[in-house]
Amino acid sequence: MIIIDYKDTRPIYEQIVDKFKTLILHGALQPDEQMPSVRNLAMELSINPNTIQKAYAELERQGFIYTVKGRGNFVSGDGKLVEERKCECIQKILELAKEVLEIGMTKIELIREIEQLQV
Amino acid sequence: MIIIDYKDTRPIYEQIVDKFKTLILHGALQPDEQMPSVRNLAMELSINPNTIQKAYAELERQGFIYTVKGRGNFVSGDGKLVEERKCECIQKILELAKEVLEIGMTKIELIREIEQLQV
DNA sequence: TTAAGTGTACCATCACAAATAGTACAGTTA
DNA sequence: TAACTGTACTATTTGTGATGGTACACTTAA
Repeated sequence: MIIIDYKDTRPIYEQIVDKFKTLILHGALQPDEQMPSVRNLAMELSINPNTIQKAYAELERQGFIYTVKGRGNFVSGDGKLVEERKCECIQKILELAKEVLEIGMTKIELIREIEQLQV
Repeated sequence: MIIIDYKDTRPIYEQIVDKFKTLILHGALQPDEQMPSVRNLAMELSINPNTIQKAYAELERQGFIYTVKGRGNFVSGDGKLVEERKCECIQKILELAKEVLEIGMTKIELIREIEQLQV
């Protein structure tokens, strides 16, 4: 389910955060579904429980999961998440679009690229 | 010309690399124009020459500048640079676009955002 | 030829963050 | 009670960014 890429220069905990964010946003993990326990996931990935703990703390801070002491971590049911993620993405897209237009691409060309995108 | 942002979490040498890439791609630095010397720029920015050296080495690796021993570093005259950078940007844009479409945005909405972009 | 300016190549050191290792404690559930 | 959860803490290792300093080779201009 989660795969760590050791060639990736980003920290492991950050990769884990991103992976879960994607799974949650895509609905692969349903609201109130239980997350793997810190110890289990650490065993499965052969990394230290503290690294998972750090990833889960970050996911909770960002509102993707909530914690019940003694029971586990669960996926947040908050529908705002998708909307917020959309905003993030669009902002990044517009930044990159701005750059690419500044160095000579036309809006027409850029839009054509997006139109051809298969989803 | 170059400003270091100490609030930025990225390494200093990386900020310098990016700044010069932008200047070169936008034509603010012309092909074969001489770059500031390692020692001069280090003095100007009040940082260590080795940090500038690292930034210049990276710029050379990416083909943005070339080095003449004993004379200095110069902006590469290779016209492919802009084209390559465009490809990089578009690839990132398409990745983000894919994600945002997967979580419920429509192509129409996305394209409208780009159309409204002021450049 | 010499002096001053270039880039390059080291090495040692410090600072910081990521990650590991281990322990202990508190809450929940069967 | 036993076995599972999360949490908190400390110590340690590792890697990278950055600094400080030295030395060397090349180019240019006086």
